[in-house]
Amino acid sequence: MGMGTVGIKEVARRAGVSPGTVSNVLNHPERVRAETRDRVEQAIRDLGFVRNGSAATLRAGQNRAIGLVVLDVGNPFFVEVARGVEDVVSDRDHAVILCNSGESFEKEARNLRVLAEQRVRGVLITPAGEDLASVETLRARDVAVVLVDHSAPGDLCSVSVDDVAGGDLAVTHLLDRGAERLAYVSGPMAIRQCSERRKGARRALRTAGLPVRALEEMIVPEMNANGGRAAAEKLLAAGLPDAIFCANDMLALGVLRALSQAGVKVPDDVALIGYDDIEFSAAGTVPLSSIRQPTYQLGKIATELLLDECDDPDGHAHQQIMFQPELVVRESSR
Amino acid sequence: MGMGTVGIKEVARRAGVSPGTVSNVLNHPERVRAETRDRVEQAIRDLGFVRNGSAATLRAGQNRAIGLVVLDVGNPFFVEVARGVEDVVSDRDHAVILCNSGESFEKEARNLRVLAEQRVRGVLITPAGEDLASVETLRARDVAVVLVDHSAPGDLCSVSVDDVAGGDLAVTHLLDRGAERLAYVSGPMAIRQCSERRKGARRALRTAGLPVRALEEMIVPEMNANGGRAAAEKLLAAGLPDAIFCANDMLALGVLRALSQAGVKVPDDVALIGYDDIEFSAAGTVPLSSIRQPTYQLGKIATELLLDECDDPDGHAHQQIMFQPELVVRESSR
DNA sequence: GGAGCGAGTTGACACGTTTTAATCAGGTCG
DNA sequence: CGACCTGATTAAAACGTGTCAACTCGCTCC
Repeated sequence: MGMGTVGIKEVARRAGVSPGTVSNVLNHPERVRAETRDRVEQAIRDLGFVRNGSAATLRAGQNRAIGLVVLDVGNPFFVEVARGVEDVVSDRDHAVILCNSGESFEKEARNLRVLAEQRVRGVLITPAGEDLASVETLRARDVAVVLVDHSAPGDLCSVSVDDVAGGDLAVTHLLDRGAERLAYVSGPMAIRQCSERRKGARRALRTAGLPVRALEEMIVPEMNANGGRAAAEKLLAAGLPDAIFCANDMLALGVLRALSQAGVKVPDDVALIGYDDIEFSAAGTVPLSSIRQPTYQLGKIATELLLDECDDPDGHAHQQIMFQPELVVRESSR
Repeated sequence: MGMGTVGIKEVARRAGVSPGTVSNVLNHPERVRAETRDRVEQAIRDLGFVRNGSAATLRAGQNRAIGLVVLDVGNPFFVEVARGVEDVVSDRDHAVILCNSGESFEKEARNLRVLAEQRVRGVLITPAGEDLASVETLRARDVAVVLVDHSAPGDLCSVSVDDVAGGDLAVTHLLDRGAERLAYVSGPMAIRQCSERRKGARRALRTAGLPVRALEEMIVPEMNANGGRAAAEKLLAAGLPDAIFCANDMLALGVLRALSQAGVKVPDDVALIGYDDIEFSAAGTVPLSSIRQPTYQLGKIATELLLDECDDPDGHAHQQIMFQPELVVRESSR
């Protein structure tokens, strides 16, 4: 079929123009006369030419793409964020490279290196922990970075949701409902979301005049349904609390499932509330109470911030945007 | 900080060697003397050098990456496939570029063009329809292609699950359970999975001696929870059947939710079965019966096939692998 | 009619890497 | 002592595109 690869210069020869003109047709169509343009476009179709993106990127010094590094692609929360990102990015004629860090520093660092090698214009990242060293490394190489769902120090853009408020909201709700012994099921405290939500939970306890130890902690390595199940089994063994607050809905769904299997009634025996309000929460065995976040907006705004910074690196003022979360009460804590 | 971008030649100067040696350190470490290697690696660290992937790709003619084009990143089925892909690919020191076609031909074509521009070594794709023209275009440019969850003609690799058998399994089960009037909630018939599963469903009817019209069809444009909800509302308006078979679990979850809200009891008033057996199915308001597929395997095997073809394009024999699905009965059809 | 102009086009170079053949040092063998 | 080999290093030539200064051509204006 196509003998070898067909490049810009073969197109040029066929259309009877110079390679420079073909390049102009691709990148600055307005600069070339309509008739010439048609001839070139015809040649492109005839030869089935596809621009070599690497060459373009090499020449330009940067890729028309941004990276998105999330903690877990299996979590609908991040899928929704990604939708927001994707929509903005494709409007602006860029591409997204989606990477999964699986909450691991090592994978995060590897992903960032790949993105740096690809010379992406910028990176959206939900860091796996508090240590932003690898992010700083990236910025030192002139890659714009916006933190997603993670607030940032002043010299960086970030878009987040007030996790302290969310934790407070959840636990206050559980306390209002009459709970006295609580449990917090969470991923590692190195993950900002986890520690912030705990902070909010503790604040709620203080406000209610309760000691911090009224909140038992159950930490699992991975914030997914398996983690939730494991936590629930430990809680079952150790004696159930009145109410359980989970650091995200995936955990909560796992907890819910394990409890159901053990014959524990939610919310009669134990009240349960999650975090993120993912689509599946409402459809659970017992519809799940949760803390809703403006997920799609998170991705959308973050991307706009990032692309603005890319387009005008100097005139750009870093901003930290913080949304407020919202309590959604359903069957699991009624 | 880093003045301009630091390239291989600045590293070379600093280490007191030639650029070629630096390249060798990166790509063929065994060719360079240990002492020299250390010096170069030190220089790399000192300068914070990151290899420019575009230049490498340009020179090599292809990217150490493969593309994965799925119908819906929001669907846990594809997320699981992606995990299988990712695991194999990273073992072989490649990268995955994940693309979402959203079941749209246009987005599919755009994604394939981007992948072609990036000069990926190969592409794994679940086509949005029967028309494989864009896939053929890609192959004409020497990009290896493996079809995922979609059986292929002989000149192409594919890894799929027997959807006819799956449809048969589901409907036979519903019939065994005593259903007489059935509905099939599905995405567009242009999507192979949808039409194949219908074929299986009809076969089951024939086997049972029932006419094809015993299976009412309800087709929605998108195979997600919203589509399911819409279908359920139409069914409610038109008069409910005894049993509903959904072309995937996302649809089934939407149907289930809409029915619950309308006060319809599952499985007492209507039996329900989905397809894919995604993780959330078991946790539904009513745990969902489903057809299980070896999802992770699908991604894993497909990737192995693809990379084998890339590594040895000539000695490669195309194969079509087909797995058998499995019936999982839960509350929704008990 | 020549200077000046603007639109359209061209040719050559640069981007950063990998590869290939050539070079070099050091050692072995005849 | 020179021919020959081995292993380590180098210089130079690609890879395919985008940019930019230079150039052409047809016009207008004085």
